Amino acid sequence: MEVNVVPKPTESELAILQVLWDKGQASVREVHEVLSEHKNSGYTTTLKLMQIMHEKGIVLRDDSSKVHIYRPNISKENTQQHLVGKMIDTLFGGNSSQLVLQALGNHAPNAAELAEIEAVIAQLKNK
Amino acid sequence: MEVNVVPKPTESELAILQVLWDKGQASVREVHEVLSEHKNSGYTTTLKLMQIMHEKGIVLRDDSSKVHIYRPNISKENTQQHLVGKMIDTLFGGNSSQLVLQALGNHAPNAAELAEIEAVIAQLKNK
DNA sequence: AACTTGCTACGAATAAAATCGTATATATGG
DNA sequence: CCATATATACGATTTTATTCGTAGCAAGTT
Repeated sequence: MEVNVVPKPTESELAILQVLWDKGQASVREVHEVLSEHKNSGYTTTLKLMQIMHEKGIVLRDDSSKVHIYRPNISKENTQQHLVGKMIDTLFGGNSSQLVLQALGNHAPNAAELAEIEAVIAQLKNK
Repeated sequence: MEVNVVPKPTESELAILQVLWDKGQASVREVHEVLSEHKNSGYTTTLKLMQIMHEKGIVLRDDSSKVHIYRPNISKENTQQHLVGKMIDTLFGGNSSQLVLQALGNHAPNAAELAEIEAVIAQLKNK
C-alpha cells in the first residue's frame, strides 16, 4: 500500500531539481545555464523537461509573468531518502552499513564531517 | 580520459547481476527463477537481457553446452563504488557524509554493523 | 520416426526518456 | 511602429530500455 506516492525523478529531472533545490527557485534559462556547464543539450530540451516535470507535479510554476519561475515541489531530503533506500535494497541487499562503508571509503570526510558522523553514531548507540 | 570504462548497468541488468554475484554463475533459467519472485516478465525477456549484457561485455558466457552458463564480468564492489560515487555527486553535491547520515538515519545499524563503521572511522582519523 | 520439452536466436513491438525544430507570443530599444 | 531578442508551446524524432512472439535446434520419450 502506498508505494510510489513520490514520483521517481529521472536522471535529467534530478539534475534540474538539484539546481532548483540550490537556488530555491529559478527560470528555465537559469537552470539551463547551470546545466550547460556539464551537459550540452539545447535550451528547448531543458524547457521541455521542466514542462513535463510541471505536468507531473514535481515542480511548481509561477507563470504570472512572461518568464516562468519554477520551484521544487518535492523536498531534497525526501528524494534522497527514497533513492538511498532503493540503492540499499537493490545494490547492498538491504544492508545499510555496507553502503556507509562504501561511501566512507570512497571519499574520505574531513574533520567537520567526521564529527557530524560521530555525533549521529553516538546518538544511535544511546538507543 | 577514461571515463565510462565500466559500462553502466541498467535497472534490469542490475537485478540480474545481483543474482550472478550471489550465485557466482547461473543459467538464464536460474536467474529468471529468482527474478520471478519479485517481477513478472517472461523467460525470453530475461534471456534477451542476458544476451545483451553478454554483447556489452558485462557478463561472460560459457556456451560449450546446450544450457549456457553466465557469470559476472564486472565486480560487485566496483559497481557499487561507481554508483555510490555517482549518487554522491548528483544527489549530495559531492558531500559523502551527507549520504552516510542519510543511510544511518534511514536504517539504524545493529551492534555489529556499528562496530564495523566505527572501525573505519577510527582508521580515517589516524590519517 | 514422430512428439514433447526446454533451450537459444533474433526480429519486432512497446514504452519511456531525451532531444530538437518550428511556430508563436511578448517585451524592448531604435 | 518595426526589428530584434527572448520566452513558451508543442509536435515529432531519436535514443535507450524493456518486453515478447516465433522460429529453430537438440535431446530425451514414446
